[in-house]
Amino acid sequence: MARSKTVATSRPRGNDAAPSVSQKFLAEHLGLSPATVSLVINRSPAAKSIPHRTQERIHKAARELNYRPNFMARSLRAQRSFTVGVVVPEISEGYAALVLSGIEDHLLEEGYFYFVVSHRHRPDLIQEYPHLLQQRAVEGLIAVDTACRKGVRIPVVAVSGHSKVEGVTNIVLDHVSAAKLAIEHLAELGHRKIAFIKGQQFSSDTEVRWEGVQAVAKELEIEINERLVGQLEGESSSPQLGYDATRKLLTTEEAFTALFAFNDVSAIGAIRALRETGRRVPEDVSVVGFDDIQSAAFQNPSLTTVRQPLRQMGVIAAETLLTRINAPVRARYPKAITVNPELILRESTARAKH
Amino acid sequence: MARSKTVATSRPRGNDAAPSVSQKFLAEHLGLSPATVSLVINRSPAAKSIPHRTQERIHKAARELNYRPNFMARSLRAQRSFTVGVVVPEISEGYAALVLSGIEDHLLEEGYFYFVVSHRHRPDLIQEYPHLLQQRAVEGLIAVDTACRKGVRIPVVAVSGHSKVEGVTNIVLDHVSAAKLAIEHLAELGHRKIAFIKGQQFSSDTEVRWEGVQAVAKELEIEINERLVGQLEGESSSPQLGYDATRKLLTTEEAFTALFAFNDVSAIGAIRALRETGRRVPEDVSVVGFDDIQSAAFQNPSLTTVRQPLRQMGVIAAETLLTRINAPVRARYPKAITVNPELILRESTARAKH
DNA sequence: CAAATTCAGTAAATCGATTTATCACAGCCC
DNA sequence: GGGCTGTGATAAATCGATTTACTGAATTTG
Repeated sequence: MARSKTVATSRPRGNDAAPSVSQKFLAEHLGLSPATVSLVINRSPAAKSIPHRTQERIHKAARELNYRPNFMARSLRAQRSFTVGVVVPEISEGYAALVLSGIEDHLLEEGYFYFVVSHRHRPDLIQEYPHLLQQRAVEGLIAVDTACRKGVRIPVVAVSGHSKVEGVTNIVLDHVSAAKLAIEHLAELGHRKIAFIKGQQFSSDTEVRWEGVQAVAKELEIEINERLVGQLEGESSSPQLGYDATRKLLTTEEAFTALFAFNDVSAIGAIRALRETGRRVPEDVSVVGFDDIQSAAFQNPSLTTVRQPLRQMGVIAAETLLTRINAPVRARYPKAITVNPELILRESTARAKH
Repeated sequence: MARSKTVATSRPRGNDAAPSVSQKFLAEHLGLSPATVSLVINRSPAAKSIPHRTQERIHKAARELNYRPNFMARSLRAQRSFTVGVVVPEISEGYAALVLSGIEDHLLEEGYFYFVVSHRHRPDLIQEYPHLLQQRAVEGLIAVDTACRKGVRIPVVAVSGHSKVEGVTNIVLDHVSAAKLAIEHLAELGHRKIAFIKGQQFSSDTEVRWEGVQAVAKELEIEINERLVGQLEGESSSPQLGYDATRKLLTTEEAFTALFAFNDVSAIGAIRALRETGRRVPEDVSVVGFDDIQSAAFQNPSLTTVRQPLRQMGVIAAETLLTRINAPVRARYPKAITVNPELILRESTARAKH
């Protein structure tokens, strides 16, 4: 991709290197000591002996000189950074973006900022980033769909985390309910031969979700045919993976009338593979996705899917993390918080042909 | 937005088990002064007078005691935060997610971290966030699809920014080329009656892109019928907006055989609206999108679209910003950097029926 | 042998804010 | 006049690292 630079006509930032006012400068300007200024600015209880007149004077000057406390200095002294780290596999369109937006909402409201890092499933980065973040003095960590090693000394909340590690709170979906919603729906439509696409090995939900599916299938007396079970392979989050997995399923020539995909993104790829091989969705094959990402409603056909409350999971993760950060030293904390799925009925499922 | 709680003086810090080793502690442990330790750890040239044996000793102890320099202290002293701020409209969007991932790639490689904030088009937040970020000591700002007010004292790079503000480098697509790619393609397929959907007022690309369309239409002698020009309305980034805009276009009863949407997300909504009203895509109406987000290739029909190199724009933005941050204060800097679009042919366009 | 140089480090100031302990002074009481 | 109280502050230590100017001893040089 070519890129051209238009001529740099401009002079440097015309702004005089505005030496930002420090507390000391402000104090001198007022003929007071930094201590007094600090006490007043921070509305410290110790400032009760400072008369109202002086306090006003200080606030006025602070406003006029546009005094902004130096964040580093304050943090250094207080040993607080008001910053957390968020570890995601990648900043993709679907899953992570929604969770992030929930996280952001709550954190910013509470005056926290956050660093995002994406490891793209590279084990070295998964290992390294938590340490880098701790060096950056984050007060807590949110791991999204990422199995964190132990040995982190700060509070950790894992969204869709399942490993029971000391110090980690897991935010998890009720995967048995989820499987039940999807499979009961398909069963009610008369489907018996159901194909499944499992998630990638590294995805932290893969195993639990699959166990849910197995349990529910047994309960509903639906046979799981090994030859109708595919798996996503590869590290991207493109629909291509679902496409590939479905093409592979189709080579077995084993018939099926419904497909339960690991997520919406792979369901989208699956639908394309089905159509390319002459199968209509939902007339010939019903497809159920998972997550309910934004574009699920606008696929053609629109996607029937199990909604995870991703945004809400982000909010809960942020809330939980901040609570833990601000809790007393050895306070108890929840090991896991469960949220519930919801079945969203759209066009990609229909009654089974017999 | 709630501001942070004016420096909580008491600090809870959930987990105090490991008192991290400071440089001073390390120095005492070694029977040396902090100065020596600092010089050696930082491989300062001034450490050349320290014999190799001692240097080894220091490094060994640092490793064994797991010494991690305190980031705040170091930043305070050096007046460097190695942090930049990224302002986006929202995270849960194809566009921003791709740009972000490019930004991240480059920044982390260079040892920088970044804060993300999303303003969701709220004017107060657009105004406030740059200041909050500056208080957090970020060394530069990247504004994605966001018009930044002036008065920022640090380097700013705007992705898809068009306002010429002192201190801002704009990363822009060549919108005339983009319009040409799309419209020439449609013209070659025999389309004369083309409908357009413009972006929202607040989107910084809307105006420039529309000017490109007008220029190219004139050049190719294609008439732009006012009644066939729609506009996205609303602040979300859901396909719903494109759906609504298209339904509105269809009420005019003015015939058209092709539609050029403002972006892929709205094109997806548009296709649904067209299909719901009995028009087949691409047989009856060809649709061209813009951006080439990940799911564009997996729509049904897959989307012909003008690709913006979004990821690359993110990388360029990060590169440019870091160059500017590390340049001498009054150095020149580019006012604009242009990148080129590419037409991606897929299934949503076809020869016009006559 | 005195002066200069090298060696091996160190003391102390600094970055900017926070916080505890302290202080000077005025007025009041006995 | 001494003691006490209250007012209105402030000095100084601290957070943890960086950096400049310096020092005492050993060694080399003139």
